[in-house]
Amino acid sequence: MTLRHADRIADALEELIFTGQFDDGDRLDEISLANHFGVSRTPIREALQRLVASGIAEQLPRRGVFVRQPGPVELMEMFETMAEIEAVCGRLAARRISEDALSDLEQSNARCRDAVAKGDSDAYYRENERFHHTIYAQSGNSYLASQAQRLHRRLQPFRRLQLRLRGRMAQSMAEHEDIVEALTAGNDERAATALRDHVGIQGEKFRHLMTELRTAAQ
Amino acid sequence: MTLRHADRIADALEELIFTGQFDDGDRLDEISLANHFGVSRTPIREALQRLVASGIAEQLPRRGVFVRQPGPVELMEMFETMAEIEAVCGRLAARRISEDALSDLEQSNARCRDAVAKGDSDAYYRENERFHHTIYAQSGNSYLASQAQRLHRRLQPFRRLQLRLRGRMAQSMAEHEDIVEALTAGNDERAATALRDHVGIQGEKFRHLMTELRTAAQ
DNA sequence: GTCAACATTTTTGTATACAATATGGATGTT
DNA sequence: AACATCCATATTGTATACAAAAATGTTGAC
Repeated sequence: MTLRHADRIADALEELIFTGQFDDGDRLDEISLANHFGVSRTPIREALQRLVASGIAEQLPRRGVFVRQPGPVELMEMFETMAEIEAVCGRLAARRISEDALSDLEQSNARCRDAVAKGDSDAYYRENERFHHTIYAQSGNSYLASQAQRLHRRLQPFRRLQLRLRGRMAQSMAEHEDIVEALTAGNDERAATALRDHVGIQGEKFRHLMTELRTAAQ
Repeated sequence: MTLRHADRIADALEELIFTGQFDDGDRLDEISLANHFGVSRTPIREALQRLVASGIAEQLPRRGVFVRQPGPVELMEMFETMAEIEAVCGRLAARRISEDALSDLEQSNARCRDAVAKGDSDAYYRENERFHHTIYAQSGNSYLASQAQRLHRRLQPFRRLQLRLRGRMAQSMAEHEDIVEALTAGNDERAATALRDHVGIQGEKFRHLMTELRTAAQ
């Protein structure tokens, strides 16, 4: 039970930024934040450093720290990168995955299917996380897995959004089954392609949502 | 001209750790470092935070910050990840690379050839950096490129080591030419494979060096 | 001699004080 | 009125002071 204020505050700020409480370019004022969290500037500054290190905010020397929400272009780049990294995980996992992990994946998929039937997008989301996390781990490369996890987490809020699109859950479901088939067969190229496409489609759907939002705003 | 002590110190510490001035598990004592750099603990702490964020050091709450040199296993994982990420960059670059960048690559290779002839490993190293950096950039995905650059930088000291192996520069040279050919032909799978193997061999050579060192030590 | 409980000392984490720099506005000039 | 200059203010960056927790050393019992 670590009672470090800096860590707690960093998590809280990250959450606030991810949930859109701050816009791109907003300055993260140390004094207001210190008052808000009831601490001094010191732990606030440490928390801000962490945000800067993880790319969520930007620091201009002697000017302050500003939130840096990714724009459409960077988001698409991040989705593309995620697709390629997942493909890599899949390629490696196809050759290294354990029997236990394979049945874990099948179990996750079964639970996903239930969630689709019930229209329970939260449950679907939870099992989906588990599914992907298992594949990362089964790449047999814990460094790669940690990087994948990191980007996955960064894209989490956006990934989640596109799941709300009509029919997307069922489609995603089918893609998952393709992936498991390829992994079971030990077909590395097919696993890579299936995962790349799966995440690539997520990016496409997300882009669609964004352009829709933009035209709606006009 | 940023005069932030914290930034300068973080860079200095990173350099010290990369050049092996600290062993794995060494505690980075705030007070000694403060005396060493002639500043107070505050900028030291900020610098340490940055090291922790980039994975060079580890923080145990209320215990301190400890340097974390990657062991053999993690190093091989990082090389494998680098190989796969470079492969991805190559695959994307094969479809997106500009004529200008292609001639840049050829020029880098020509300079590399000169360096090999002269046995100038520093010059070779410099042009090699340029070569890979160009490919990252030509992936057309600046997020991916920045991640590739980041890992490349992390592996830099180890990459450099294996270049000293007999005949390695000439071999690496030939691999570079394969890569340029594939990119010129726009053959994405071949470019990916060539880059994956190129970096994969670096990992192999490095592993060889390590086991040699270990047996020599016994 | 070993081990446990307590006191002392270090060290981390946080608060506050101070220094240095950037920002915004008032003032004066053209 | 537009613009430059200078000053007051606000904010960041650093130093120091204090609080809390861990590491260490000492003492005493068995």
